[in-house]
Amino acid sequence: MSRTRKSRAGQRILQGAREALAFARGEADVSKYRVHVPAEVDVKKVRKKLKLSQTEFASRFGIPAATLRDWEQHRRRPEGPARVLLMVIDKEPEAVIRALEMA
Amino acid sequence: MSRTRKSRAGQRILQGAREALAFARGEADVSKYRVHVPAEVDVKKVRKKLKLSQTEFASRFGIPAATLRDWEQHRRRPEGPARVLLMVIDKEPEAVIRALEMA
DNA sequence: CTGGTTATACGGCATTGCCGTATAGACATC
DNA sequence: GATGTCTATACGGCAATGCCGTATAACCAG
Repeated sequence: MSRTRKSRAGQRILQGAREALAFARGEADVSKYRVHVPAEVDVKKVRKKLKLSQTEFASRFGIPAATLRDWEQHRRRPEGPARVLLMVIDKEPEAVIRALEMA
Repeated sequence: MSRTRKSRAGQRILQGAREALAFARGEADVSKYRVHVPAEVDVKKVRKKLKLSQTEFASRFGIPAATLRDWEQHRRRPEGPARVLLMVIDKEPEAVIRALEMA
């Protein structure tokens, strides 16, 4: 963030900072440009919304069935990047399919 | 797939199978409905294509900076779901941002 | 009752996700 | 030159996940 636009610095939106002191300077701000990754995602809900079985859902979105299972059974929780993916699948499933069918 | 379209049963497309023998039957087939998740993804390339610093990239797409670092430094490899996300970011970055800014 | 499909429940292990921090270039400014 | 800022590389470290398998339950159809 120095080369890219950014502007409006004076907004104590802190966040992103995490890494180090950054916010110790009062600047706060930093990275994360208004991105919100929920701590939890109702995977089963996302899947059912698309009316797909676990196997189908997994296949269509390139997620291993075993992993999907663990998520839905609350045996494991999708980590950061996985949660982001689930958000995208929830909002724009075709975008994901498009990105994958090219390859 | 019994509730969902699919029909044409006689098409060794069965799919989902993977789990067990399924292909031990000669059916081969294989699940994945035409989805291709590359085993490797050039994360740095995806990021640079968008001209973002690691911190910015991470922030914009809801990925922890530390995780992004590990990927680019080849210290860790993005797992399945993460690779899918990277594919989407590569092909349709705005879709990801859109999905996250709603929240 | 038998078969097919979907989903839940675990055992298990290698590997990752994510946090921190230290160090090294590049630049710009004083 | 010295200094401050931004960006990126390099690790130590641990809890927890990802993903594989398989066994079992619950349905529904023939």
